[in-house]
Amino acid sequence: MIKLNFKFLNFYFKSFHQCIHLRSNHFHFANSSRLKIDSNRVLKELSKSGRINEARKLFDKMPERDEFTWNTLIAAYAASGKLTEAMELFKETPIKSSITWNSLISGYCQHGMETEAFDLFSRMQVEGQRPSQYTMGSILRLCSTSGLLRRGKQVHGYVIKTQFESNDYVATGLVDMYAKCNCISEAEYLFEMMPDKKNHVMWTAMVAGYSQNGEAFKAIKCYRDMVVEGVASNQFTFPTVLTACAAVQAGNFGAQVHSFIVRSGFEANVFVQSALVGMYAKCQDLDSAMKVLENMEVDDVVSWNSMLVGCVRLGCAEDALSLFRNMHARDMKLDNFTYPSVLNCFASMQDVNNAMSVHCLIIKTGFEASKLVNNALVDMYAKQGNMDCAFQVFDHMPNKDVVSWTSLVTGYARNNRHEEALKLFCDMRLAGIYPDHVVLASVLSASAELTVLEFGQQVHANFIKSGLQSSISVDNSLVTVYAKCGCIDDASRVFDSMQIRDVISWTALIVGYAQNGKGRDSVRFYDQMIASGTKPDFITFIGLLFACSHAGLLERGRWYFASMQKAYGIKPGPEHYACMIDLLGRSGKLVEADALLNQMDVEPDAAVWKALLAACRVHGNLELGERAAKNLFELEPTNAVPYIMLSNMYSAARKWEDAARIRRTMKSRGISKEPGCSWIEVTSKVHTFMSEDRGHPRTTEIYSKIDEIMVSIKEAGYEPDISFALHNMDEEGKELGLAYHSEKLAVAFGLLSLPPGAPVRIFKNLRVCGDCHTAMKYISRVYHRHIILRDSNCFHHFKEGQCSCGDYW
DNA sequence: TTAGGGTTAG
Repeated sequence: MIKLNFKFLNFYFKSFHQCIHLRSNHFHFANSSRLKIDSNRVLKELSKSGRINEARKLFDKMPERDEFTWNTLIAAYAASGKLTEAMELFKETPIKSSITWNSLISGYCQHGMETEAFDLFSRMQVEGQRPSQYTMGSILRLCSTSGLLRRGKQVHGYVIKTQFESNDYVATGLVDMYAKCNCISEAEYLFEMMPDKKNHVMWTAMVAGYSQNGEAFKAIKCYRDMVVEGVASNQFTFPTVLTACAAVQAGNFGAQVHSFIVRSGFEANVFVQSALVGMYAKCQDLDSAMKVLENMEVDDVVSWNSMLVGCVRLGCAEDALSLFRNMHARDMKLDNFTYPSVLNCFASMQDVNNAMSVHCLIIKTGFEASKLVNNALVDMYAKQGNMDCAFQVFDHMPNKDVVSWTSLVTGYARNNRHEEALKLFCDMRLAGIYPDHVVLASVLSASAELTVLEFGQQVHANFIKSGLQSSISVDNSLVTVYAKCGCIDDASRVFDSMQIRDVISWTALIVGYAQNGKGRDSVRFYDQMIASGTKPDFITFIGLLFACSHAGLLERGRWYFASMQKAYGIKPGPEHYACMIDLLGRSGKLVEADALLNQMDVEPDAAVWKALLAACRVHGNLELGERAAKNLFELEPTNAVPYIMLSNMYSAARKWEDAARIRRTMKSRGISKEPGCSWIEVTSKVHTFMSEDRGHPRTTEIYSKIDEIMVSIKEAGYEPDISFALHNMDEEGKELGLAYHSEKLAVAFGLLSLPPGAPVRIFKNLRVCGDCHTAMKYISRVYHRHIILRDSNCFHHFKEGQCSCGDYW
């Protein structure tokens, strides 16, 4: 096709030069208008093939120019984006027809220059030129590509006033404009209003409209209606409907469309072919996609990109890489869609070396400026755990969008740098970037990990104010954040408000209730989940078994544990065994717990041995406890907890020598106990306390409050349990040491600074000590306060002298 | 002059 054009061009060029030659040789040329027609044709061809400078030279040399000559060159300048030149020429044009105006307006529209386009549109009318269907078409196209809904609506009003409504071009432009501005019902209304005999362009615009508005099934139905109506499809229709098929994985229908394409003779069109590759790849039929790709005559980068995306999505990283190498070998012009796919591939493969090489290639080929590519780079480095590189790429980006920020926020969160994730989110807001549901879900998850309730609440408020549509990922994160912050009622409220729920929503709720000491509710919700037809997954069962163990539901736990493999084919992992051993251990069934541990077909991890050790401590089984502790010494050599637990067990059994030996071993191995630390959030500020801490500005008040608390709760029956005091000192000293444990300091501060009746929420890095646990129960009764203490294991809701954990933690 | 189409990350 291209070759033919060139031939055509050469022919006219020749005749043009011949003509000039003839004139310069003083031959009388009988028909000067013939010369003008020929020159106009050459001008047109030059313009069409983008040889604008040559077109200009010809234009300058032309002795006679007519309206067509001027319009053609204006249109050529305008189409190629040289709008200043187009405008200059426009000003010089002796006779300005509707075509002249349209040529210029069309250029401004094509290049998204809203102000200039609309300015000319009104000037044209002031100067007495009536806009034509082409003017309206161009203007509407500008509105649709730039998403100018308000302008579009104004134009719609103008269309009604000027009775252009029944014009096919204009009506199609309106349908397209509304569809592209996400007003699919308006587009649909106009489409339905059109007479029965709709042309194929309008049908295609409607199919595309549905497809682009996430209504793929409606798009497919619309396409079928079009076929039933007997309207022929063309090279524009097929890609549109194939994209809709890809969106909803309608591979069978897509294949039918494919055969229709073959029968209609459009299978050689590159747009159709690339859409076929994309459709098959997204429908997970990589073989068919590959077949189409192999049959293509040209190396079309879009089609190859589609294939690449298909491979990456299906996890065929090796295939994706070889495709990429092949593209490179074929000397194809890689674009800003190619790189993100291949970078994605390196992220999932954790391929650091190739990642660096491709990053170099990106710099060399000038794609460093592409936002799409940079966003993918940030994401890739973050997924590889290389936050420095991720930040560097991000930092150098001139135009960061919400995706760039999200990639980095999520990266920090994924690498357990939650505080930085939250800080970055605040920076993003300060930079004036509006959050969307992806970044909100991510930042809420980070808030949940940090259990920063007030921050989470602010993000929640932000989400409500944003007017964003509800999203399952945001709602799931909200359930998690409230549950993890001890606000199980709020978590439940979010869950109840959800229109659609998935296994993650149910699991978040089940885990939430279990962590908040309401295991029986977890079990109830699990039953509801099954009744609703949602299948549990690996994590659901961790939550469920955790719930059973904390609620002491031995038989149910056994039953669920058996059902996970039998009914749902989920092989128990160490996490599930840990819950089961905890459950058996709590119920005093140490022999059975030990037996279960021995029959595990996966390697027991630290959590499993910790569960066993905790059970041994409660039930005083030294022999099994020693075994559990020894395994823990190997698995977690720097963890002080098993040393302390074992030593305490020896002490409790009055084996002082053994207790001292363990302490000595711990010391000689350089292992020290992680200092206990509690914190409380008061008016958006986190106050942290260590044991016997005197660093807080209100220390004096806090210590007198503790003294007051101790007197009050002792009157109510509290007796300090000095077995939890580890220091080698006299009884009184031990009692005082106990009184100044970090969680007690935090609760004293909470009672001092929070409004009367407000719940006191305390967080502790370690498990709460037994004496503090008892004290908290008394405090909740004497001061009539709801005290929520989250320790490293679970939530303790203290209310009127009772704790939600049932005194087992 | 001439409406409608294929790749799209977190």
